[in-house]
Amino acid sequence: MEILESFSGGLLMLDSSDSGEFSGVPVSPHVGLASAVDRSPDVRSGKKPAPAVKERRGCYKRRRTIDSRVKISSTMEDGYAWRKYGQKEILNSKFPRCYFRCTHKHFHGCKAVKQVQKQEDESNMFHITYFGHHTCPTPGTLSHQQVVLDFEDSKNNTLFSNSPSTITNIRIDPSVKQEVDSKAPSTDVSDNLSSGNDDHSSIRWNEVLGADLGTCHEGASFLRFELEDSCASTSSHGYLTDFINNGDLLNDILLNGAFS
DNA sequence: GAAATTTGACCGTC
DNA sequence: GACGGTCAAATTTC
Repeated sequence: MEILESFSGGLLMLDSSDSGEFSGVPVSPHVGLASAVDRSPDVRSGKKPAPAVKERRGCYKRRRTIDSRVKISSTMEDGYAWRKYGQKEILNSKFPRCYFRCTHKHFHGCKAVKQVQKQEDESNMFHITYFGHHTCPTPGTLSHQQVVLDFEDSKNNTLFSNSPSTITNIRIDPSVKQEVDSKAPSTDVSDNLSSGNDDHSSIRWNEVLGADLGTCHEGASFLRFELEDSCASTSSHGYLTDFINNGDLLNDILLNGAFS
């Protein structure tokens, strides 16, 4: 029974430490884990006791390249809020490697992590490796517009496909929607657009400033766009996901600079 | 004063 | 023991 209790206690502690928390209190008081109690913070005073031996701090396991996604980009920006937690000189590399984790790690338990290293060549490109997935609610800051497009034909994953698909649904977070012009002229695309509150109003973006392609956490592709409101002289950006099947729409954005 | 960054130390893997 | 990844105190920025 003691052995079983010891095992279950240990598993419980491993489980809690995996989620970033460690109570330091063994399940059973008689399983001989007094050292764990000794190292736990003094709850009453709020101060850590001076460790007799150097305190173990966390997990330092090397990351596996499996389950990682690599992206080469001219910018470190990707729409998410990252917090730098380390920088390291890497052997045989001119530039240091920077370590980032999601800013919302503590709020939403988001485990997304990325490593950024400048390319050795003169291209000024960054080699970005992503680990884990974002579990925080929204990419980027909450004030930015988020647009998600769903397409009927989502089977064919050919970029710039000649076979147009139809936008069947567009969801825009009403709280961050920047501009919806219900009087804007309708087009083939906008005919099939509807806003988040189902008023079927079309969306007009005055000017698309720029766009770049990437991959979101579930393997689907996304288009990052920047918008400028010529009336208000403000700009914002957002994402179009699952657009990859819709070559006509993408061409519209990239070639004409705008769409309704 | 809170949040973000820097940087030396610590720790696990090879 | 070297190396890469992480921690956390000190420092900087807003």
